[in-house]
Amino acid sequence: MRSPVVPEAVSRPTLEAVATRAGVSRATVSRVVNGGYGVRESLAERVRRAVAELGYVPNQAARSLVTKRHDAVAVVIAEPEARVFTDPFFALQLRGISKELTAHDNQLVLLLTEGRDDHTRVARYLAGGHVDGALVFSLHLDDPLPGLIHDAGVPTVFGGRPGWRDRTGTPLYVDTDNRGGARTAVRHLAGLGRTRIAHITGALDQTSAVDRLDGYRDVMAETADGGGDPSLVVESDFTPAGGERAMRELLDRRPDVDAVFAANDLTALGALRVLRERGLRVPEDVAVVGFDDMLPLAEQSDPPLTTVRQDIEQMGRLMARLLLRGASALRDGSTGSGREGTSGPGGGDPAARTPGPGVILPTTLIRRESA
Amino acid sequence: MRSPVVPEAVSRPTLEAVATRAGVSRATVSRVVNGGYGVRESLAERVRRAVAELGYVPNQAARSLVTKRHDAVAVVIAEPEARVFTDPFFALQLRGISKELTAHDNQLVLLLTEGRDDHTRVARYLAGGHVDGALVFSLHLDDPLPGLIHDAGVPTVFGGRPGWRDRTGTPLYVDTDNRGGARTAVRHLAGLGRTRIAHITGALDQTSAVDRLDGYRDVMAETADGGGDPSLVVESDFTPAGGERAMRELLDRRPDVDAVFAANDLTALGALRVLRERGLRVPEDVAVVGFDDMLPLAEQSDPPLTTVRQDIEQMGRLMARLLLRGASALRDGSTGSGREGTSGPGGGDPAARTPGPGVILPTTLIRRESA
DNA sequence: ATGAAAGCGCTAACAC
DNA sequence: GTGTTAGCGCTTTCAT
Repeated sequence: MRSPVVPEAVSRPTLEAVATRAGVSRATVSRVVNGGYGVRESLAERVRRAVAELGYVPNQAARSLVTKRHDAVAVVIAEPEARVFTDPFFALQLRGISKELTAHDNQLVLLLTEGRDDHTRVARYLAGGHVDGALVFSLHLDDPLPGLIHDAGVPTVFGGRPGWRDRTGTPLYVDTDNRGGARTAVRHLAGLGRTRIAHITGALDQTSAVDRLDGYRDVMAETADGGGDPSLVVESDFTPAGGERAMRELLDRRPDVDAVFAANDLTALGALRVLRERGLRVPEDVAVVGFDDMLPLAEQSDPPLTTVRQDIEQMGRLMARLLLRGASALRDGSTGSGREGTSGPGGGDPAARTPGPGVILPTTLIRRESA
Repeated sequence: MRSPVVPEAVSRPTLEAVATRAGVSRATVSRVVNGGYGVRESLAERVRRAVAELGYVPNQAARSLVTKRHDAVAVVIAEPEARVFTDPFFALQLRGISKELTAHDNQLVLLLTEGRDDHTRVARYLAGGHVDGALVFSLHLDDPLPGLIHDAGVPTVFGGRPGWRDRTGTPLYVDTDNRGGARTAVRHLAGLGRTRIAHITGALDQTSAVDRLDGYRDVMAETADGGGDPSLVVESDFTPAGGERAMRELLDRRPDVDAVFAANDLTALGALRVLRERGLRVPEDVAVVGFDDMLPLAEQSDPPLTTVRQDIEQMGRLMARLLLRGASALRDGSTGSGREGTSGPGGGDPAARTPGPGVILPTTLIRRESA
């Protein structure tokens, strides 16, 4: 049986061919193709027609060879666990990144890693100068990859606040306002008159989980109660099963709990299930708030989940924007603009805060029926 | 618009530099770097040391310029709807693809599209010869993109059976045995003694939904009943909400239904919810079978879902393998090996069937409690 | 405003 | 075996 894909090594037209056809030099064609400044309009028009007729597309390899640019960005997702693939988080970020890169004519090179071997592979690839920059998701505090990449000298923006301590120079990153969002959630619960508000944490080797826990503590500390009762905090791992386990433990330990702030929606779902199973009503007996606003799950849970929404796609967009922007800033010779720290780099996102090298996106409380 | 680009990294060492350092010619270094055949071992060793000392990494652009190869594959995901981002389907495929490509030292260029503009963009990119091949997911029958890509003359493998009719030459593709899986599901239900087995379809503009419906009909036709009662088939769309709607309609129309084969797990979940709401017991009153084995959802539904498992990651792997295989066959100048049609292209997947240009992966029925 | 010419870093003939 | 050399297709001074 013949191979269904026909090779057709049709040699594609070159600049030279276009030049000949238009009766000009290669240099002129090149100018037109790259913006066309400084070329008489009549000529430019001739060239454009030749390009169209020949179906000319620039050879990116040849171009890169001389410009040392690639118009390509690597997206590195380091996640040994399969969690990445279990929630739409990562897909939404990719979507945002993709849109932004596309808008700037950049390609997205996806690097998925799991395990040590991949680390060196990725580090080498990035150090190899095949892309103009990297967007890196560092999910775990102990992951060595982000550090390796940072050291590789490639312009990089991180997704989520990286958790290093011992390194000099915090890298650029974009993150959700996890701490602020957590505060909002807990304040909402307090505003409902709840006094024994528990927290089921996420995996504490991730900054997002730590930050949400901190936000919870912030509010509990303010509380009249004198807050921060450790028996109200149960460590978990962002999964539904973990949420169930934690909720059971919590109920056993503190049967008087009247509200739960879960580190994410998946966890909240697990908690909801246990609450129902124990015959407790939500929100009457126990109010529940999640985090993420993961659709359609959050909407269709029973009862529909009150939760803290984060705009994940926007996070991706901003990461890409920041990388592209930073790159040009560097090229302009600026030593690191003083403006970047004060105005949002989004250029259209007044709501985003930028403390130091990080861009923090705001959250919104979505009220449904669970609290 | 070109992005305002990147800083010049420290100029990295070239072949020339390595050659000088090792006291040999560029050609020799090139030979060593590309496998080292036909080079005296003592020399090769000198070269390797020089490479290591200088931290030399080949310039891919320069290499591509002459070899016309890129060691890169595009993955095109065309999905106007957000469904892609709501289930882990794509993430898993990507994982499989990524693993396979990595094993063959290929890069993954991700092309996400939504809408017309992106079509031309993607088609141009692929036609531009920037990658060695493309892996394309064509979800909807009426999507023009797969056709455009097919016409672009780039070696391509499709994910899921493409639904074209009017074109000559079916393209290579990898798919799950949707029809066979559906038959298994329905036979299982029949084996349970159910006689009024309904089917909630997926979005019928996707081949997977059509194939599952066909599988359902296959079995119903065999059935003593004289099967194929149209009132037992409700059209839906693969979503939980759609599943709810369909289940309500079904119950209204056929209160006597005693089993449901849902086109996927999400749909089954919606159906389960309605069944519970109407006070019907699962599986006692109505047995339910899903499709996908989407974890952890399928495991943690109430009751845990009996479903048809498909190995999505493996699908991705095979797509990549098939493409790379074809690509190397092309490079080898072979006119297309006669073996490809009869032995699985997986080279290690005896279970995969290959009818014509398609590779069909087997499914497994996972028995839990809903049927 | 336009063209001529010099490479970018690499591979692949071809010569030795 | 190893070196020499001629480009791959493009951008970019530098003349004109």
